[in-house]
Amino acid sequence: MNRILITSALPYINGVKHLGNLAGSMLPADIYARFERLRGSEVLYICATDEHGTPAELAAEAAGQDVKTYCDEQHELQRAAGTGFALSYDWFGRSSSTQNHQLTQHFAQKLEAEGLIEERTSRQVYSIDDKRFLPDRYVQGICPHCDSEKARGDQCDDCGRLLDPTDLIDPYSAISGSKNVELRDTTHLFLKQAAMQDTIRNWVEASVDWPSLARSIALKWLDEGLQDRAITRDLSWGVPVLKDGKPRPGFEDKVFYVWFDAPIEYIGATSEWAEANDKTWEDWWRTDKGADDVTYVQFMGKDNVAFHTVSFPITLLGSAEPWKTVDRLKAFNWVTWYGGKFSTSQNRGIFMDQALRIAPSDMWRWYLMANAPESSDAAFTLEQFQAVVNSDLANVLGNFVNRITKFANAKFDGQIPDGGTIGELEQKLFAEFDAQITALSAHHQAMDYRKAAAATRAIWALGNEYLAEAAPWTVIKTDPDKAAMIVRTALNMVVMSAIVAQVFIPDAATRVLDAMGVPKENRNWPNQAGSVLLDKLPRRSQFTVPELLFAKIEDEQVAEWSQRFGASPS
RNA sequence: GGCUGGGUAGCUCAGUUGGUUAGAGCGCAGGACUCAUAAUCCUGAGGUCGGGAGUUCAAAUCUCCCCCCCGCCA
Repeated sequence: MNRILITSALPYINGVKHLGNLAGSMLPADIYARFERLRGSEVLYICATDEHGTPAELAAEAAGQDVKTYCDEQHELQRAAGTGFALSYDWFGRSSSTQNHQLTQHFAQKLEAEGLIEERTSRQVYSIDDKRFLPDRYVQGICPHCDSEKARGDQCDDCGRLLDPTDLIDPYSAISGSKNVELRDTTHLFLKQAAMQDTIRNWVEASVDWPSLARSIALKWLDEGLQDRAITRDLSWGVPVLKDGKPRPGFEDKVFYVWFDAPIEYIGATSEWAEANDKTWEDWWRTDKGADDVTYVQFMGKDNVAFHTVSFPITLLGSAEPWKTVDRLKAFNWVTWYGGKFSTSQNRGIFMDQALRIAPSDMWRWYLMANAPESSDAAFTLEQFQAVVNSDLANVLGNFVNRITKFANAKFDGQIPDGGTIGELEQKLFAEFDAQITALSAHHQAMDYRKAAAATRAIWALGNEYLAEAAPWTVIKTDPDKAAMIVRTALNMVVMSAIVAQVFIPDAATRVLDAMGVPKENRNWPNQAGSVLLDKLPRRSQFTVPELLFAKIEDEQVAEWSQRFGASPS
C-alpha cells in the first residue's frame, strides 16, 4: 500500500487566516489527502500552528494577554476554522508543543556535533523603552541612500535597496516609535549553511518530482551562495537554547529563531499525533526505521519555497541522520482580493471564520480550487464566486441530483428501478465517463487542481447531457422498462458524481451518498469501467430525495457582502 | 535594482516537443425540452494571442529589444 505523508505550510498564530492562505496550502493538501485516502493509500496529513517569534509576542501584547494564553486561544480559533472547512488533518499540532521543543533541541545538538553551529557576536539595535532587541524589520529610520523616512531595517521600500539596521539614520523602534535605541553586542548561534552548499545542491539536483518553479528558486539561492544565518533570537517566547539539557551559558534570555523550529514541527506534530493515538512516528520520518517507502508531499505558498527546499533540508541533512526529505512539492501563488492584498487593518477581504458565516464551506472549497492560483496570482471577486457557485454547484450538480431523484421518486416509489437493458446511448455514456475519470485521476495525481475541478464538473454535466438525450419523462409513456433502465443509469450517475465530488465538496457529497444508500465502503475512488460502476446500485433498494444541495447566491447577498468586506477594484 | 511567474475572446483561464479554420467555463444571442433550484441540453457570435524586430516553408509557441501586472529578495 502507498504510504503518503502530507504537510501543508504552518499557518502563523497571529489571527485566523484569509482565503488566500487557505487556498495556497491547507485546502489543496486536504484535497490531495482525501484523493489518496479514497484510492486506498495510507495517508498521514499533518498541519500545525506556527506559534513562536516576535509577531506573536506583539500580537499578544496588543491583545493584552500573555503569549501563552494568546496562542492557546488563537490555536483553538484556527482549529475551529479548519474543522469548519472540513480540513481532514490527521493532526493539527502546535509548534510550541513539548515534542517540538525536544526535537528542536535534538536537531540543534546534532548540527553542533557535526560542526555546523557556532557562536558569533554581532551588534544589534536594542530598544531601551521596549526592553528588547529589535528584529530587522522592526527598526525604522531614514534611508542612507534615498533619504526616505520610512526605510525598514532590512530594506528601503522606496528605493528598494537592501539595508542593514545599523545603516539607518535616526533609527527608531517600529513597535513603540521610541528613538531611545542603541547598538549592543549580542551573541547568537549561527547555522553554517555555507558548509552545506554542495550537499544541498546534490540533493536538489537529485529531486526529480519538483515543479520547475521550486527547482529554480532553490538553485537561485544556491547560485548566490548559501550564507550562514543566526538561528537564535533575543526573545523569551520560543524554544529555549539548551546545552546538555541545561540553559546554554550566555543564552539564558534567548530562544531559537522561529524559522528554525517551525518546520521541525512537521515532525513534532507527527510525534504529537503518535502520542495521542498510540502510534509510532519514526516510521514516517526516519528512513532507517520504516519511512523508506513513504512519499512525502509538501504544500505551500511560493514565499515558502526557499525555506522548504533549502533551509529545512539543511537542518535535516546537516544532522547526518537518515531523516525523510520532501519528495513532491506543490507551490501556489496568491489569491488576491479584487487584485489587491487582503488586509485586516483596511478591512479588505474575507477571513476563514467570516467566510463560514456567510456561505457553506463546500462553496468556498469548490471555488478556491476551481480557480486555484496555480500559474499566477488569482483575483477573488464576490461576483465571480457567485457565478461559479451558482453555475457549477447549484445548476449543474445540484439540479442534476434534484431533477432525477425527484423524478425517480415519483415514478418508481423511491426505489432503484429494475428492468430494461442498456442500449447505444448508455454505451456512449460509459465511454465518455471512462475518458473523464481517466483524465480526472491524472489531474489529481499531478496535483493540477483547476484541471481536476474542470474534469469533475464535466462528469456532472455528463449526467445532464445523458438525461436530455434519453428523456425518460417521454420514454416512460410508451416504454416503462426502458424508462426504468434510464432512471437507474442516471441514479448511478448521481452516485458517481458524488463519489468524485467528495474530495472537493465533502459535505454535499456525503449528503447525496447517504440519501442514495451507498455504504461507506463503496465510496472509494472509481477503479472499474463505467459499464460496471454505472450499474452498481442494488435494484429495488430504497433511496431518498436529498434536500437541495446548494441554495443559489442572490444578487442582494453579493451586494451586502461587498459592503461588509470592502469589495472594490484596487 | 536583481530574480520568479504572468500579460490569449467582455470575465476567469487552457494551449503538450513550433504545424491544418487559436480552445474551455462563465456572460451574451438563438433554438430545443418541460423531469428539475426559470434549472438543463443544442447551436452561434466574440480574439491582429502586450508592442516591435528576427529565425523558419510554418510562431501564441523559439531568439532579441521594449512596455505593463502579482510576488520574492534569508
